[in-house]
Amino acid sequence: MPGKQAAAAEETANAGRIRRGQLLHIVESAERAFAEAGFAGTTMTRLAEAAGLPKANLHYYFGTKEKLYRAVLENILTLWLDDMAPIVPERAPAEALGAYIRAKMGHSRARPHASKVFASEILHGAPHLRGFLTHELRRRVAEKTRVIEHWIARGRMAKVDPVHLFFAIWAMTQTYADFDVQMRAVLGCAALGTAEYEAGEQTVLRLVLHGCGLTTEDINEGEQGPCRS
Amino acid sequence: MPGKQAAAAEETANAGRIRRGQLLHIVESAERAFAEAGFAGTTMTRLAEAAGLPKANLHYYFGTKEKLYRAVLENILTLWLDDMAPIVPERAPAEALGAYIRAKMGHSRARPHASKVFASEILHGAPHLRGFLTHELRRRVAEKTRVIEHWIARGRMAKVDPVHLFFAIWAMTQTYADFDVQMRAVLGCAALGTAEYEAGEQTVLRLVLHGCGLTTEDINEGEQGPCRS
DNA sequence: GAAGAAATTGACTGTTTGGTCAACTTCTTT
DNA sequence: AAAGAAGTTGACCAAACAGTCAATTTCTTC
Repeated sequence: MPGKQAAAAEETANAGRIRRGQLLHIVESAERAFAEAGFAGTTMTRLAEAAGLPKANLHYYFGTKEKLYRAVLENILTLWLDDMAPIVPERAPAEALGAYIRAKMGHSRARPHASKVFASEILHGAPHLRGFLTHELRRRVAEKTRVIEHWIARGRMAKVDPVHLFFAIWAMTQTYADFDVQMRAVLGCAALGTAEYEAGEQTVLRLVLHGCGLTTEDINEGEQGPCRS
Repeated sequence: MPGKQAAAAEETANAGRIRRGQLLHIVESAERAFAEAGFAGTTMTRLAEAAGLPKANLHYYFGTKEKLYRAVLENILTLWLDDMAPIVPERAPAEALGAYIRAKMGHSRARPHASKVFASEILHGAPHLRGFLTHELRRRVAEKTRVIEHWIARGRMAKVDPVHLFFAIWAMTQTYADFDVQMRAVLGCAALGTAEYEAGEQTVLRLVLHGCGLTTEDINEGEQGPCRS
């Protein structure tokens, strides 16, 4: 039975329960809608339909279409940076880069809409993400660049431009979410399944690891020098 | 002095001169405008401003915004397929793939707007490009896939999934046009210059060639087997 | 240089857009 | 169970939108 404290805790937990639920629901359905048509191509009416709510209700929670869009974007950004966590100097390069690629490919498959919203935003000049790109992302890339330079200095991987290596990994992994329509058309399949994602992951791993003078076998072996420059 | 034939030739060459000039001018300025904001985000008023012409003039030539957009897209598509020309069985894999990558990187630099319009279209479901993707592009990829499988069968390069190899090359090269804002933010430079494009090209070449069991030196050597599986 | 074809353009229109608001219902608190 | 807070919603609005059109100018052809 709930005593005074439990009741108070229940009340505070309960207060804003509807609000939190609706905010999450609207942001999630909006992510899907924005992914399909971009910011300009998505109408408030369409967003309301996607959420199964009247248009005025969305305005009650978010005020404007732009504020709702920003909420969707912010919900996505944390994902991006967190994927880089495996890249630390203590780990073997092949293992760390392999884990990063797997995480990125996993997100492309699990959250394709998030990737598309992000891609559309960057593609059209990133008017809502300037700060994120020039501060958070830039700092994080600089940090991880030092890890890769450390590996190169120790002769643990070939000399590859770390920043352009990141550009290449981002491009190859995110393309499985962003350009899925093109892939489905070329492969002639209705949807990208496990087989396609595994073949893609193998190809990306191969290109990155061999490009860094490592092999796919290195992933599960701790310490190993590069096979060639 | 122009004789009867020369005059006739001049007349037919002259007829529709203005039309041809305006069509080209409008399509070119529209490519830039659509690249900045996508189809839905670009208004006819904005397209008119970009062309330096009244809105009604654009409608005189293209009828609707959608027809103008299709004209822009069609103007871009030929570029895509033509880049694949170097990939023929007679050439050495490193040389052919190297030439292809250089061509794609060159286009990303020379025609970034074209790349962005194409990317935006694919990203949002390719409603205007279904036919191109499932027919022209698919056929071309199938054709070039056979060339790569031929190289693999002859032991001239490592066993890599040819289709996913193309996905990787497209992603890595086009990202230099599509995601330039992100790159500029991370690199902290106002514009991507020759230095950045060369570093990018080197990285892409390295990843692809080493991933295919070839080396960057192979590019200029005709015949050579793979360095490892 | 006259006559017709092609090109240009300001003014206009019906529709769609993001956003507002006041009336109303449902929840929470005491 | 009363009262206020939080949430819901249909009807509405001004602005922006793609597209039209008739009047006018500029080109081409003979």
